[in-house]
Amino acid sequence: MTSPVPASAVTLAALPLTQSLAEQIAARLSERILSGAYAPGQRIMEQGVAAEFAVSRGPVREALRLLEKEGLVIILARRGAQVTNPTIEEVNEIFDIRAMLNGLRDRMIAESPSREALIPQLEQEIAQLLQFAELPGLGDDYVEIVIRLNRLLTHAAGNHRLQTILGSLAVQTVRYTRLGLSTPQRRRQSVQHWQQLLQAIRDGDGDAAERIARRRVLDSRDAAVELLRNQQNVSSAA
Amino acid sequence: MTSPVPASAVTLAALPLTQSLAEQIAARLSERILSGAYAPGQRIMEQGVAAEFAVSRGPVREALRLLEKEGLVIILARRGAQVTNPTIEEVNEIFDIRAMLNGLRDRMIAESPSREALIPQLEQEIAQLLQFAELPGLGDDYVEIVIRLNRLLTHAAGNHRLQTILGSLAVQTVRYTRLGLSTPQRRRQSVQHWQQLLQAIRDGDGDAAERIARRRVLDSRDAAVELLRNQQNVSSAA
DNA sequence: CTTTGTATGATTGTCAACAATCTTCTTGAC
DNA sequence: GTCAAGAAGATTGTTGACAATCATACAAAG
Repeated sequence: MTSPVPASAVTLAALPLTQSLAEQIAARLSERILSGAYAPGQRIMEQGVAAEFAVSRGPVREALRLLEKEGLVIILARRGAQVTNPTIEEVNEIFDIRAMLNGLRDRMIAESPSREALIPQLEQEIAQLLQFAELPGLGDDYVEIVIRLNRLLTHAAGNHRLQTILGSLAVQTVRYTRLGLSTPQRRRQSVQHWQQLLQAIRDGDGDAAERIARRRVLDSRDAAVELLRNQQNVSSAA
Repeated sequence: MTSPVPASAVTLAALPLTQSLAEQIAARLSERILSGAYAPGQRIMEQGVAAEFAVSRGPVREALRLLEKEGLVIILARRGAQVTNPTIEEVNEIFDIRAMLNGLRDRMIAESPSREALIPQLEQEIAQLLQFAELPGLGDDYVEIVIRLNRLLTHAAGNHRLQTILGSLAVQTVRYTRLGLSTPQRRRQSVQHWQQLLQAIRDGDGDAAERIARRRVLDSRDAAVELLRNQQNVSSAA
């Protein structure tokens, strides 16, 4: 086996023990999966992770269960964990769900009596969106603002279960969201949606907020899926 | 082996020939929670469960994680697991999410080209609904049919992630669904919704299917919450 | 009587070893 | 050369013991 980075790589004991070992390990593995250090489809073996973090397999098992709950890995009976590698169809499915639940979220906000307090923050973030949208490049800065905006809204909606589910789905699709916002043209379209949403919230128009939210997510999905298909065609033709 | 399944396609191929101990224990505990043998809020201690099933604490811990994923227990750091005891607000939140996702599901079915094959089964189940709706009593038989209907539709929608989420939410709310369908009057209303949905599916009218699904779930929610509030008032007045 | 500190038991968190199962490699037949 | 057993190694599943932390009871001080 390749053992280029053995046990000495990471010491968890120095970190604050407010979290259990399992949670700390889950956080570290989560970073690696989201950053692409662990590729989609790659197997994650308990022994290896345990050796690297200098812990036993117990906490690692539990960490992998936590990641499974987040949708970052799948665990197959007696075959261990591997990084989730969704098909285009599954990506489509997840975006469909996100579209509906974002619609619910934004409707709740638009119909909330306490929405006024939120509007200044939204205006500020959306102003930043405008600023970053036109920059050339892949728009990682833009996506960061979008993520912040979504967190702000998901938190403001006040539905705790919705927050959990949307957080999990967002983590699973952040890679594709980034892909779907990788051109200035798409970012311009995205900014428009956010501006429309802001207006709907100002007006207290729940129907409009829901409609715009769904459109926003589904457009993001369509853009991402189109690019995904192109990527696949290129790689399969090579 | 007569069916050579390529390793790359294992995303959902795992058919557990033998359930792990954790899964068996989770199933048993799940029964007890849903039947009320374990009351909401009750603590579940690893040692006790392990002793009862004559296994070690490892599989029990994992079983509790599985139940947490289903929303049947919550696990607090260093304080163990306890049966979920949602507030009325949380019940409301879960029903809101169910309403949206049932809307998505029923829209997908109504817009599916293969919906024709489903219609005879729906007709049969809904005929049974009609039969059971008018019976006096709390309508447990009626709820059984509703659960079967929902499973049928959720499966037919073909969105695997949606199936997982809706299954979990259904488990968490079955108690309240039952409460909301405990009067013949409400069951008559419910049957009407199902008949309208059937017609929308026949017509291939996705908009109508979504609208009806949301109405159905939200009516169920309102009925359940009203009864819940009455129960609380009674018990707090005593 | 309330509050604070401490001891004690209960409970979860972690570990290392063993068992069961799967994967891979070899071997052999056709 | 292809395919099918079978053996060897790798990996997950399970166990019991130990460590760390939490909850409770009780005593002492104000």
